Amino acid sequence: MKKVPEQQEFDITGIPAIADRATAVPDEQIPDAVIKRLPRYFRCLRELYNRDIMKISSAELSEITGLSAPQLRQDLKYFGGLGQRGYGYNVKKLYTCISEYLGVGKKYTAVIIGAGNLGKALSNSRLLEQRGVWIKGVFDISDKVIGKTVADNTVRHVKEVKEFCKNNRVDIAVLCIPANESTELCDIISGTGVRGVWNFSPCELDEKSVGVPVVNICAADSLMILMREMSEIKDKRQ
Amino acid sequence: MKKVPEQQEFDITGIPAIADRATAVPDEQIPDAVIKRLPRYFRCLRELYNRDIMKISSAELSEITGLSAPQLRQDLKYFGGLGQRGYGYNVKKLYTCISEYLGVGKKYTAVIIGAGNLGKALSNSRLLEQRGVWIKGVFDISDKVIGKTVADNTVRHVKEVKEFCKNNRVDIAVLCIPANESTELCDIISGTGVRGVWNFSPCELDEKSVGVPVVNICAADSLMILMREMSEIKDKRQ
DNA sequence: TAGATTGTTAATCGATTAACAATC
DNA sequence: TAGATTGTTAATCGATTAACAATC
Repeated sequence: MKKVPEQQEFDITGIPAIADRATAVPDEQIPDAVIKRLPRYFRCLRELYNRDIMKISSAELSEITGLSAPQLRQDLKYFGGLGQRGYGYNVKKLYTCISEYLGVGKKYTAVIIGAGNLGKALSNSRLLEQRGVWIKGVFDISDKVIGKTVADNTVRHVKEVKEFCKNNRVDIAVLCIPANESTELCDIISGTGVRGVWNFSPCELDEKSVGVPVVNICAADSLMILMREMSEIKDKRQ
Repeated sequence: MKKVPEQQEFDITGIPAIADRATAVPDEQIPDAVIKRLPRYFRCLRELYNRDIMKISSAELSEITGLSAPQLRQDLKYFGGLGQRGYGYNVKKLYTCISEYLGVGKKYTAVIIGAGNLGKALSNSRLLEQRGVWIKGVFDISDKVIGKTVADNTVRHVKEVKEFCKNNRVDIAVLCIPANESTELCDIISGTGVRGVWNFSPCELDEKSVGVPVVNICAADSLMILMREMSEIKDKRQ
């Protein structure tokens, strides 16, 4: 069984401690389009913060992010008062504000459901850990993987997942299973205390039907969009 | 060395042969927002087609896709004439039309750059193959994996990737490398005939700077958006 | 014919861009 | 003070929704 990591060891997000944080939290409802851009700001600002850059103008940040300067100013005004006319934005304050708003730095627990290529890759990668998410269990339906070890977790049978989520305060279910099993899995985990679904399967799940927030991420769809864009361009080779 | 698969073996997309296809190809420029929804339509229509369902109304398709019926009709009109008033849409025609527009069924070649967790998972999964993409090579920079076999491909040193792309008519570069190496890799592969970049690294690449179409897909960003949505909801457990 | 359902037009809504006054 | 740069307002653009006439 995996040991509970020390709090310190777990904190590799590099976000300044609470005491250093700007207190500004947006009161106004932030539009969806803006929220989708926040992780991008987050990454760029973290980079700047790590390089000890203290201030940045909207023009400079525009250069880095690839977004227009006016758009950027419109977006950042939701975290009001972090810019200063004639000067620019305070990198640290902006970074911590956006981090806080996104919920980075909070601690979450998760189960990976489906120990195929993707489930294994996610379990082994540090991606979740880097965002404060601790993988508490890995589940699958196939005897071929049940009992095997994936990133310090013994793969359990998916029929145990309901009880496991109930007993282990699991926050997030990561779905790495075929599309046709995803809705059933959502039914199974509902009412267990799971508060979010990260769905990698090629099917649309939505908060309305699942009951908790869902984010869908579908590699196959993204590949098709690339193929579409490529077909606009002619192959120059003979 | 991997053998060239037979044409037949390669065709597992299940798309009707050209002869059966609707000829309608949109002449009008399709808006971006619509294109982003096309893979979703594609998946739903394929499901219907495979279940031998011949026609569907916008109301029914709305039910399945989770999109509104008026929106759906607006979207589908770009593939004009596939609906019939009082009847609905011809599933097969619509499916083949959208498939064709997306470029599904075409044959592509790709290299996977970065043989970490994700690169390996993509190499081993059938995802690319199912979309007509044949992985011709896998590359990495680490001696730990170079020479090892990943899904029938011997991992090569990334310094060979430029020549490899030139000599093997590679269409797509799949980037599974750290963010800071991605732009450099794009420089390396430019001018080799690569016509598209599928970027899994947490950095924004765009067609303007890379020179060919790019689609970014960032799991870390998607996770942060889930975390954001979760923090709107209160934890009901005590 | 009557019912069903698309295609299309108009209305609404939201997001982006432009411009400039406020102010550091 | 003068230059720089934000914050804000207005204008534009695009996407979604509503409504209904056209027509199968």
